[in-house]
Amino acid sequence: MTDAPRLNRQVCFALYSASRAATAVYRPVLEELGLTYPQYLVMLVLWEDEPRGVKELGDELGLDSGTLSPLLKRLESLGLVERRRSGEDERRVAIHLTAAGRELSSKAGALPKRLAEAAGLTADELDQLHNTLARLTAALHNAR
Amino acid sequence: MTDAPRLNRQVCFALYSASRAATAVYRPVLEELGLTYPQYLVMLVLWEDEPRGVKELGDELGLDSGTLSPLLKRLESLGLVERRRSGEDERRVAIHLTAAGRELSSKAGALPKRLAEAAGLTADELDQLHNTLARLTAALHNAR
DNA sequence: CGCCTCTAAATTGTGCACAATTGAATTGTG
DNA sequence: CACAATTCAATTGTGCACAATTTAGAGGCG
Repeated sequence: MTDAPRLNRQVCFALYSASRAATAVYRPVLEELGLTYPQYLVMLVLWEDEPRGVKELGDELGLDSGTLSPLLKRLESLGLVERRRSGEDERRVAIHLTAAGRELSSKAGALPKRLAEAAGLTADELDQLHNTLARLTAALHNAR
Repeated sequence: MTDAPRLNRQVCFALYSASRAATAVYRPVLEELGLTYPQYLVMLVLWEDEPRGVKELGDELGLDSGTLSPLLKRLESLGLVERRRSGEDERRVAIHLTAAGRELSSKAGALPKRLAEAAGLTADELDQLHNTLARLTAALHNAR
């Protein structure tokens, strides 16, 4: 097969596999909360600070309105957020947490610990991995 | 927000972001070949050895028939593979490369190099990242 | 003011991921 | 051999990603 690139050498595939494996570990726990992983990410951002506009959320997560608009409607129909048209700027839609949305944060606290346990890596290794991934992501974004 | 988990601490989010950033670097190059990233992965497996059953492909990539069946039909309609019902076992569908599918491998050779350049990491760091990710993925699969 | 440009969010359309189910072929077991 | 259990692939349905377009509002400028 001459010099065809090999699957098991590709860092890109390693990232793709690891990412899916990690969200698969989260999935059953998130299912109890009634959330998908991307919905959980949006809630994480809102738990840090709210209200936020759709664009702000998109900047934090690297997602666009094509992904977020329907996702936010689902969160709203779950009763976790409210979407309010901004008074000052009628283009903006501010995403507010409801009481239920705020409460969910305590139930979600156990998640990162869960992943760390399943990861089979030392705390140092996890830290280094996180650091490398952050640098990698930044470099890849610059390279576009 | 008390002790709510913070987005920028989460290894899972770092994996999710890095994975999307990496496939985004591949995307414009793959577009020239007429492939999506998952389609490229399937071709990588077939370039190593063919024909392969749907289940074999799924084992290599961690995907099920719900993802692969329609994907393989698209590859077939692109003229890159052929799906043939196996004679010995009528349940199996063997995926064969066409001449065009085999030829595409040479055009795809530049891809991994492209990512390595965009990554902004040393060869050592890339190697270590790959190693860590492989161990992580394996551990996460065992933890399920 | 009128017009142009820019921006925010939503919509449309394609293609994964993944759970759950279905249908057909094969295998194991009594 | 009969038949239950298993296996393989396809299908159905939901929910992301992401490109491209649309709609509406804000802001700048002559």
